[in-house]
Amino acid sequence: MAARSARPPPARSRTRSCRGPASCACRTAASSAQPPFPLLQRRVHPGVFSQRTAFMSRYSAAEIEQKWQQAWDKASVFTAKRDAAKPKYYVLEMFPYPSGRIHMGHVRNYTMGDVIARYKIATGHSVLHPMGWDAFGMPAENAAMAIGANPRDWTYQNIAVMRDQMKPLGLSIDWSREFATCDPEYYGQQQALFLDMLEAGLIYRKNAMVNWDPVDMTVLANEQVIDGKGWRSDAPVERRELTQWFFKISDMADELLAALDGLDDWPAKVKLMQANWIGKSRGLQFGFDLTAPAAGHERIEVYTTRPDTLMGASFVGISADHPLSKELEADNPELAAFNAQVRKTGTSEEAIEKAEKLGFDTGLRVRHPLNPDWELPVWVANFILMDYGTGAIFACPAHDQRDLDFCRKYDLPVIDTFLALDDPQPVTDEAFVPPKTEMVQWIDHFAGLDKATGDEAIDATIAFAEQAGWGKGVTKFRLRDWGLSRQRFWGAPIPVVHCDACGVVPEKKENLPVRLPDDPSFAKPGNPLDHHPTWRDCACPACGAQAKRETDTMDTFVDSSWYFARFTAPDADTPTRAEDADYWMNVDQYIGGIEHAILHLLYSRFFARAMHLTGHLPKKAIEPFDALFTQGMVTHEIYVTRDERDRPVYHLPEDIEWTESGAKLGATGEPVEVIPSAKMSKSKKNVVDPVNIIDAFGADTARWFVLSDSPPERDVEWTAAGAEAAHKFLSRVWRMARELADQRDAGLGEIDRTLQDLMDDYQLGVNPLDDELVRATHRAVDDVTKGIESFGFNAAIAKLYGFVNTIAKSQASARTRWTAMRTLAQLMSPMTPHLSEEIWAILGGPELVVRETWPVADPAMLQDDTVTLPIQINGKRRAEISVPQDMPKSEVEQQVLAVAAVQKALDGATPKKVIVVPGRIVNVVI
RNA sequence: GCGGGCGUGAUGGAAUGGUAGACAUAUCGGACUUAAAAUCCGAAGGCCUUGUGCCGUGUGGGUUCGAGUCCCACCGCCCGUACCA
Repeated sequence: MAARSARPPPARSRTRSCRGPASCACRTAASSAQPPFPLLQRRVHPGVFSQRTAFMSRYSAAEIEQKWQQAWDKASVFTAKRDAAKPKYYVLEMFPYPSGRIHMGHVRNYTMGDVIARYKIATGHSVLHPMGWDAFGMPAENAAMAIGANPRDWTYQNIAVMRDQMKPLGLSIDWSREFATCDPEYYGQQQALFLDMLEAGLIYRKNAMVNWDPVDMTVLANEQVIDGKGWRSDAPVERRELTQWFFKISDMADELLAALDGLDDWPAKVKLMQANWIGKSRGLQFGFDLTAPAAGHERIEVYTTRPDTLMGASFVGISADHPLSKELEADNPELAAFNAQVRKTGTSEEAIEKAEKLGFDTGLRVRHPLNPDWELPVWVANFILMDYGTGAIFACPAHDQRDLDFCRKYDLPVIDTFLALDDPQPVTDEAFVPPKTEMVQWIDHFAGLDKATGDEAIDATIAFAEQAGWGKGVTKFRLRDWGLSRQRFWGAPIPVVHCDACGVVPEKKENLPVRLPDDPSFAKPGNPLDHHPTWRDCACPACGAQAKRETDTMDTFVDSSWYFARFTAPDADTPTRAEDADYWMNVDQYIGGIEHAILHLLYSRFFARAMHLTGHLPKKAIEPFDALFTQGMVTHEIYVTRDERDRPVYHLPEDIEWTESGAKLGATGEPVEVIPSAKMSKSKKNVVDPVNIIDAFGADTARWFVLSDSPPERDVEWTAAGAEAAHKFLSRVWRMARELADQRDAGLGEIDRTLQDLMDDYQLGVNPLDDELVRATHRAVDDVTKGIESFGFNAAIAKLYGFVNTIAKSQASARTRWTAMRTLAQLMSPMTPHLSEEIWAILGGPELVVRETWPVADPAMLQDDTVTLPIQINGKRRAEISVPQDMPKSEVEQQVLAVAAVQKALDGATPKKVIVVPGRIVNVVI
């Protein structure tokens, strides 16, 4: 779901660059005489972090991480089990597309989920944290065409590589539940869902437009249409009509809209985007009578959301694909040519809306419904979609910018219907489009309005039209039915059969899965299922006669619309198993990219409802994701040089060298232009391979870094310096633990009580130096807990930096420092689980830290006795005052007024107002 | 085009409407060292008239005792736009 490149993984470079000072050893001695430190032996250039750092710190991530991953495996700590005694928690990250290699975006996404999962384990939950592969899709077919790979082999090889790359991250995933959507066991159950939904009336067939490449004779995806041309053939695409399968998602439009209100833990922006996408509108449907019948049509039905502007109608516009337009083409070669031109725009809304607005006057005339003497022209226009409303509109140029531009271009009349109250100017070049809540002055309104808002006018107009009998108030949705047919090979076959006698017949469930053939040929363009010699041939499930299989496969959005449900029982021989779905659903926390805000999430919401209707999910699961978090991307700056024709040539970060005069190409010394950060992409080569980072620094460093610098919902910029800093910090923590343990070995003695006991029984006032650290420990527990629970990972990490500095400087007793350090190990364990286990073990912690109960802060330890209040005079900070935490407002006010700076500012006068915000601030208004 | 979001020091960023710049990076200074690295300690938004001074959160307005935060407009960038995943 996340990645998209179809290219095979690039060969990894073995050279790395150094961004450190020019004196760094890696610059002067490429082949050092010193034997490299074992950790760095593999491929890492020493400049990434100094050999000596590693030597002196002795923090060996490679050793530590492997050791603890084996310990977790042995103890099966991440195997999800139904446990009636514990509350369950289902955390899910959007599963990846197996593009070939993991990237930093994956690391960030899965690390966030892992922090939540590990925290929930520590707080006593039975956690389900699964992983799978969104494995169908076009890249595998593109690879098949480009390099002759078999899509299935290509995909499973990629999965194997990516799984191997992911495991060293130490994620708390229950790998026993792993599946790929291209597994016949998975798509077979998806075919069963299809049959149930077909029977329930949730699926039907109708005609719809596709992008057709007339040279390659194949259907193109929108992204394969570049500037209106096919990406391989370069031929102008045509819109072509095909019979396709559809989910009736529009039947649920109102319900999907209303239910957004209940999604309290979803980002407001996502709910708003979905609401706008569903696009509920109330409007008027009515007809314009043609002055004379044409091509069997007597009137044109239009739908408008602004019926109140009917007196401003300038023309009636119809889509090029409107039945009337199509029928007129036969006798009107000019119109046919115009329509053919319109159909050369791709099917994407973006392409249609951005295209220059074009029109064609059909010569037909219609009568205005309010005045039979008023005739309006009928135009065909390229911006009117047959899919929305009735495929016909009336244009009101005075109050719609697009209509105005069109009318100015074709010299059509512009008639004002209302004017602004404060500036009643007629429209010239800019349409007057006030919010529908704004009061405006109406001009000669047929329903008798004078001053009214747009909303009031719309209501009045619909009532007027209904009473007069020429129109009807209608609620429409922008949301269209979900077309699931794809004319492609690498997808789940749609399990129906076409029989000459019986028509379209569903396959029998016992014949599922309808498997893809193992031997597709991509020699010819188009769908290999169409020209496979035998695959299509089958017996009709109804009459047994010779019949043909459907060759369309399912949209890959179908695969990703129910995988979360399948994870609850991946081995079930039905799509779901009731007791597992009941226990594990819903997903408590879903994490993924904002790019899925609309389609994937809306389709999943629809699917959950459809699965409930067909008996595959409980009622409570119709909103499958209780909480949603959308994380930002991982970016990196871009390095570019120019070729002899001034075209950009991109370079990998590891090929860049830094000198005082700027960035240079390591191999040639050619100066490199540095472009600000953008999303990591292979085409721009601004990618850092997580595998290299893990090899150099360890998984904990990579995890710590992607969580630390930026708030998780925002983009994070990967920098070599940041990664080094993260590693330095983890080394420091490791060293501190080691030193503390050495003190114990020197005679401090074992600490056998649990951490919580130590924290609970501490009495303040025993030793001021201990007090300070004990308070800091409780504050760290509180800060980090709140940080994790609110997805403030970067803030939690900042607090941990502060806590480590406090421990390092503390003069408290060894025993209190010991407690602080063990608490630190726990608090860091969701982010850096391997290092935390190691520290826990060094400091004599029992069992595994992953099995420890999360520490709880004592509220009493979080209170400070006195607080420093800043004093503002007229909103500007002028002084401060230190007062007891619980001092009453009135007393604070008295003390503030006595402060010299305040006295001076007042100069004998009485303040107008004194605002005391307890524990926060005081503002004196003069 | 339309819908949604984001914009804070040199850099990543912090800040329930309440001391803008926490924490980190880079930089500079000090300790340690024959030296360097590492490590440890410290400085640091800008400006000037060095004052419990002025300015400062993309730009311009507004609400408020008080705005990075809320509202409006504009600029720039990012995501989506129904067959990329």
